[in-house]
Amino acid sequence: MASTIPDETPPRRRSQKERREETSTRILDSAEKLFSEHGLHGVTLRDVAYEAKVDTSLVHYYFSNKDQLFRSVFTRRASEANVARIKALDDYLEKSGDNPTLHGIVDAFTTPALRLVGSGDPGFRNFGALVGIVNNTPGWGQAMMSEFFDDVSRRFLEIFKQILPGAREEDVYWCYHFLTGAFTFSLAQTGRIDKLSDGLCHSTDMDSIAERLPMLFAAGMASICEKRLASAQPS
Amino acid sequence: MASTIPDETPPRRRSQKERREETSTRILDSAEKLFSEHGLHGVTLRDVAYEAKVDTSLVHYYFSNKDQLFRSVFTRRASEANVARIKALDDYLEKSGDNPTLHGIVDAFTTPALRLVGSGDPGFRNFGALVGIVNNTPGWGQAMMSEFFDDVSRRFLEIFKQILPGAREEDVYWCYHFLTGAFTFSLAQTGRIDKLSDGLCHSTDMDSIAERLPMLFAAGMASICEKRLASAQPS
DNA sequence: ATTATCTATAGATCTATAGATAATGC
DNA sequence: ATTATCTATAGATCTATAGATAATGC
Repeated sequence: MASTIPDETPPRRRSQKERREETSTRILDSAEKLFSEHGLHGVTLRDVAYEAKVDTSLVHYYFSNKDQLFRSVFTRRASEANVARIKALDDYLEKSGDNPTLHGIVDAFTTPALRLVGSGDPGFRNFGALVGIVNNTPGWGQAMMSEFFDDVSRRFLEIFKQILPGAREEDVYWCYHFLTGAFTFSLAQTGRIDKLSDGLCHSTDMDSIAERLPMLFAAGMASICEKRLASAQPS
Repeated sequence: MASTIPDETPPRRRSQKERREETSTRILDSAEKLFSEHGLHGVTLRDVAYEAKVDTSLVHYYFSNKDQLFRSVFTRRASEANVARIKALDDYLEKSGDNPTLHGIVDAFTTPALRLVGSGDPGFRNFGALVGIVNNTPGWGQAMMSEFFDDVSRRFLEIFKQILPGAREEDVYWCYHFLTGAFTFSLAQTGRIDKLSDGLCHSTDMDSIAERLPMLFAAGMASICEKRLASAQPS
């Protein structure tokens, strides 16, 4: 059939810029997949090169070394996720005016990332798993969490404090601590709940998570912070 | 001084059984520490041998290979923790009689392990971090979580279902999912909350966690399961 | 003339084992 | 006679780089 087409487009080779972009993206995607399955040290550059169908030397050519590669993988998605989260927060604050709720803030905190991870894009799906690993890794993991998420975290923490006036600061921080634990574990999509529920729930089902997580934490955080508040009143 | 003591005890060498016990324990402790810091693949048997001050071949002599070593490390503490958790649950159920509360069950689920990790024993402290890593690792991590914690998990899940009659099963499973996320992240003691709170909170402070986690989840789980209950009533 | 990709390889690990040695056990 | 420990090393990676090659860019 193709041979009957008269003015066949020449098999124009892609420009260098395009090839650079395409190859480095393929390496990043492969690394993202493997890192999310086995962690930083569970993956060799040979694994990445093989998965990306390039030679190991090309991985060095584009990303210098393994640490840089990991950082590049992480940066790509973290930046996009942060933009979405800040936007969700700003939108919600504007929409809610004088009456922002705890539920609304927790929702702005969690839902944008959950939606990205659950969107069907395998890149973001893998990135979610990666966040679960990094957030539970001391040392370099924590350094990376700080570098990429401290700004957003502090922004949300300030809002939580404002919305819970009179609550003890420690209580707000601890609530945030639990929230991030449940949140990043949800992003990790480990499959554990699938097994325990005999297939009733799926850890990749971000809609179910987005629906329940804010509800649970809105009630739970209010309970902790208000109980403290109440016990402080009598004095 | 020592030379003045008349009947000096001879420098009796430890028996083979004692030396075996002592050396293998030192290897386990060293491995536990390093695995908790860098994960399974971030540690080499040479690292372990160096930390334990033995030759690499001794690690093989006692534990065959790296996987077996990791399993041995994990088993030692997991068994003890499980016993403590089941005992806490049984004790609570007996004590509470007809009126077990959500708070009481969540407390039995979390507090025993939190106490062990916070007890000051560096072995359990490291083990906590290890659980954080393993629970956020797919593949072999999940296999290990299943093997060591499925029995306890199912036991608690049944109680949660009983104590929340009429709640939708999915809601109970999702609550459990969030609970384990917050719980294992707390065990991991990553130091993130220390930084975000400028030193006000410490992620190694298991007492503060044990005090708040059950309260938050008791209120949060009730909120989700009862809201569902309420919306199901009209029909 | 520059850039993307490939070839070849150095040098540093890492796991694992075979076999020797020096104690303890009986 | 058995067991804990040490010596030595094989064989398999793994990271990283130097230098060649074959395209594109101008």
